[in-house]
Amino acid sequence: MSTNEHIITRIAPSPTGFFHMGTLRTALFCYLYARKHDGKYLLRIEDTDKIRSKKEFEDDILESLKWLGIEHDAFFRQSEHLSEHKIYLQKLIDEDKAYISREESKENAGEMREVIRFRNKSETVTFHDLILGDVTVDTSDLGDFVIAKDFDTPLYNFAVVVDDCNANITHVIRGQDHVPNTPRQILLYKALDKPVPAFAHIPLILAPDKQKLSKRKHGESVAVSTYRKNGYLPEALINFMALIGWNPGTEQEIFSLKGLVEAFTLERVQKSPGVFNLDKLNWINKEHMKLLPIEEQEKRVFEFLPESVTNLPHFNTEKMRTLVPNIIERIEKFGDVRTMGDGGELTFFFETPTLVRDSLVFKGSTADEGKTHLLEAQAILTNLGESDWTIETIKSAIMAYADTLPKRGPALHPLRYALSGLERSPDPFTIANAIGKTETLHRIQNALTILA
RNA sequence: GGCUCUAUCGUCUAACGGUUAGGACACGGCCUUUUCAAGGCUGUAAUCCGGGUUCGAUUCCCGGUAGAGUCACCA
Repeated sequence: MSTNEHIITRIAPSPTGFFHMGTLRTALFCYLYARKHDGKYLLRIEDTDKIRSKKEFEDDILESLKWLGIEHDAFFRQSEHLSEHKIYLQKLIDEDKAYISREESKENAGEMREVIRFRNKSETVTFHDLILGDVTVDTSDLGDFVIAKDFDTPLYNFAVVVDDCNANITHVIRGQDHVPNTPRQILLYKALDKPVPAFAHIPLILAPDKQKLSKRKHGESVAVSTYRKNGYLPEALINFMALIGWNPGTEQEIFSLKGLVEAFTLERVQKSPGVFNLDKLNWINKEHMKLLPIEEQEKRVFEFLPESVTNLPHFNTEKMRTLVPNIIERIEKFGDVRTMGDGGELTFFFETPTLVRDSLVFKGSTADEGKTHLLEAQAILTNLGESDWTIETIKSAIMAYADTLPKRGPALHPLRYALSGLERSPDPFTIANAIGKTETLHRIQNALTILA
């Protein structure tokens, strides 16, 4: 069926820090392009920097990718290829394309050491980037760049080229911050007598300050784990990141990973960098939350439910479950439910609220009026049978009364406040239904006592 | 500073020479069974500047300007 089975892409993160949003974006684009063309997508951990590479960071990369659902077809560690690097290093030296240079160490001033430098013939390199078009660079100012500290310690530009050759990578898709590395690498491909892969440098994602996303300047907000902890959906994060620097050419904005694979083309990738916009991410996340089956919504809400809610006197799992659709409407990410205890939007469902007299009285109305309406509500609800205790019946019974009034507010506000104890809350019918008949009447009685 | 790249509403973007410059987020207004949320409708808001090319430029070319990336014995 496919004519592009030869396509192989890779993501090559280094385990020297937590999994970065930029890495997520690059991984995503590599994955989308490979899947779209029935090719392969590889994961290679770039751990040649023995000192800075840490196992915990590698674990974070693996876990994050798994959480996101970006699955690779093969996995390598660059350190596993050291013998290959050594062979090619020797080959280059044998052919006089590289040489051992004895010079003062840059790491430890004063110390003399040997490094391996590439013999740069200072030619002009032009490559056709699938996104940027033709890029021409004069490599003379690169000089004889260092490709290895010694035979056992190849440096990035060299190791990447050897590994990409060995893995038969056909398309190098990476961030535009790698554009300056490309001429260097092309020189190495040629020196090694290997085919040069296609390059596609995707636009960078900038922080709201329009600077490249960096841990130092932007802190936790660049770590994928932060979004996971805060209850964002992986599919939402992916959807959002795909839409920075790429568009489907239609007005569709909400995509599943599968949908992105179908819609993705490198032709519609932007050349210019895009700013990370949290508002938009929140909106996309909400759209994905609404798409989730109810059981999934429940599962996630419970996952983030704080003890300040579960420890409440009348807390009960079944009741909580019925509240989920309501909660989904009121949050933009699941982590938001963590702040719904402690007098927040969830507390009054499981605890009789403390009422303040002034708040009970509707503005423009009087205490006596409020009392009259509450008495009426009390009578109406008392007459409602337990089996009739649904949002719909409660609502129609109360509204039938409220509609006989010139304005509904004076009747509805005291009732809502009596039940919630909050200036802002869901409607009284939803609350009454959730807390049950007995508790509803109890709270109305509390309000009447205060007004007496 | 050198090199490379980029330039449409505040932000993400559509337009591949001819549009009242479209959509989304955010913001404002209105509506909807009190408030909040959700939902519906609606409004404000953009082609960086200057030259060309062309009957006609957001679109093509050149020059400015601005922004970004990068300049390791890190990746």
